[in-house]
Amino acid sequence: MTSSAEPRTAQERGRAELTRAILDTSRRQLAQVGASALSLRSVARELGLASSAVYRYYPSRDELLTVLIVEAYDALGQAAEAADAKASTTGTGAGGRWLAVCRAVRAWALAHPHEFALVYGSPVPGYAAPPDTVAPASRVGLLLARLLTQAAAEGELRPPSRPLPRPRLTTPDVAADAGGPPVPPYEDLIERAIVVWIALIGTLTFELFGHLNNVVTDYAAYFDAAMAVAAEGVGLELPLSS
Amino acid sequence: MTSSAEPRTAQERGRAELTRAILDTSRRQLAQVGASALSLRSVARELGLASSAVYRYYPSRDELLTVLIVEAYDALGQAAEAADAKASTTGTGAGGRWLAVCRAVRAWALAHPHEFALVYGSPVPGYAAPPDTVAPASRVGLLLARLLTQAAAEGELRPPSRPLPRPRLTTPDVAADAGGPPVPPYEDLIERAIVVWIALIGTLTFELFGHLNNVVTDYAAYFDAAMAVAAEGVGLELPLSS
DNA sequence: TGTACATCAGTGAACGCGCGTTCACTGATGTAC
DNA sequence: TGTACATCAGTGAACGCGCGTTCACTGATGTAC
Repeated sequence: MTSSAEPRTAQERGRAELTRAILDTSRRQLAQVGASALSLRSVARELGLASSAVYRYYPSRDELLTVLIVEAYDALGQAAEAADAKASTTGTGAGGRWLAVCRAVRAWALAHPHEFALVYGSPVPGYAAPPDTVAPASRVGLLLARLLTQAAAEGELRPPSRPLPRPRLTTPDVAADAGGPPVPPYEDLIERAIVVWIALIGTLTFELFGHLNNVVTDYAAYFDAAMAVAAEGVGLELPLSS
Repeated sequence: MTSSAEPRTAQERGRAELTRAILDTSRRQLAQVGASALSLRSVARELGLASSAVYRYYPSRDELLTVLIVEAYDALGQAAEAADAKASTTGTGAGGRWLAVCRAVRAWALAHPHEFALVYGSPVPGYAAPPDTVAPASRVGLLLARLLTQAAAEGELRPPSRPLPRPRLTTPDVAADAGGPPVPPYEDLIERAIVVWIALIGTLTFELFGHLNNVVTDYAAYFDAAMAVAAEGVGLELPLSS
């Protein structure tokens, strides 16, 4: 009997429904006021419940936040994976898939700025991320890493002109999840992949948090350019129209 | 009579002192609890004042936050500029200066994580950054940009192998502040400089906010490596010991 | 140098608000015989 | 199929807390003559 079993009784069906409704309302409020202003009471209010009723479904505000974080990571990961799958079928090379993934991540971030901030912004004060969030958090990063190791294996990457001084700065887990340790001349591929991953998230953070105000004129075009520059670091050429 | 004039009376001296004391206490509390949990009342409490007394010095919590933000940007900028000045005297090239600046920014960020989060993390809910914060905010970025245009002029940069498809994605102000529009073959230098700037701040954001947990083993070494990879994008080689 | 007045710093009480969480409770729903 | 009991959902009041901001007030400090 897992929790994903079909609900048998009316009570169980009602419980499943309200569990979701609370989460949906929370997400909607999160999108409006941000994580630190999200309150159980106002969620309950919107649902016409007594505030204490929410505790039948989530044992605390932090647990609710955790579920929201996990779902945000998963939604973002799914958007990225869907874009990759679609790009794969159109026969673009690794560069095309890469660009498609980056753009999908950007689209999701622009559509869900507060959820993006929830996972990639400042940690919520007093909240400690539990282990459940680790796996969903690495979904996008791993997609990028797998894409790269695969591209390396198929000869789609230009080898780096100068290897990094000290490779193997990553944990064994990461290399394993990315598809095994990289082979020469790409020993430092994972380290470089992380730089590109940071460039992707960092560029969106800057855009969303306003650090590019009065700096960049065309956000979408700049994003593509930034991804192209970052991709050079892993020997990948993006198919940008010039 | 500007506000920076020497205080003439005992009252004026006391006012100047308490104005600073409130700010210092606020910064200390910020370092402990983070921006969104910073409260006027607890600052007043720590200083032994009635909470209403603070309003003689700062008209609202938001004004206090603004001053903290400006001071954080300035402290970070000053740390970066000092590191650059010191590196300049030791006769290192542009690569050495660059690395010194990046490391200084990291050191400051690690020493002041909450202040770093205040300026580069999620926007504080309900707070809108006033124009006063714009100039201090660009201090580090401009330092990097100036360093690069200068290096380009002195032939210390390897020209990019492939120019960006659409240069001039930045506002005229930025190019001007960076030392004039860049000359061939570095037309896209400013765009590339911003990517490196984002890589710098983004890498620190990832480290501070825990996104490199279970990913990277040696943060300091990884930081250097990441900066080296990013610097490749602007044709700059960092003097890393291998 | 001394006095009368204006300015200022700081107080303490109050307003009005919202929050997370607990607890004893009531009806309704489900289960075992 | 019917009854007795256990489980569950949801209520409403309460606890205890903290917050930003306002306001009338008191003494002390500074200023003009």
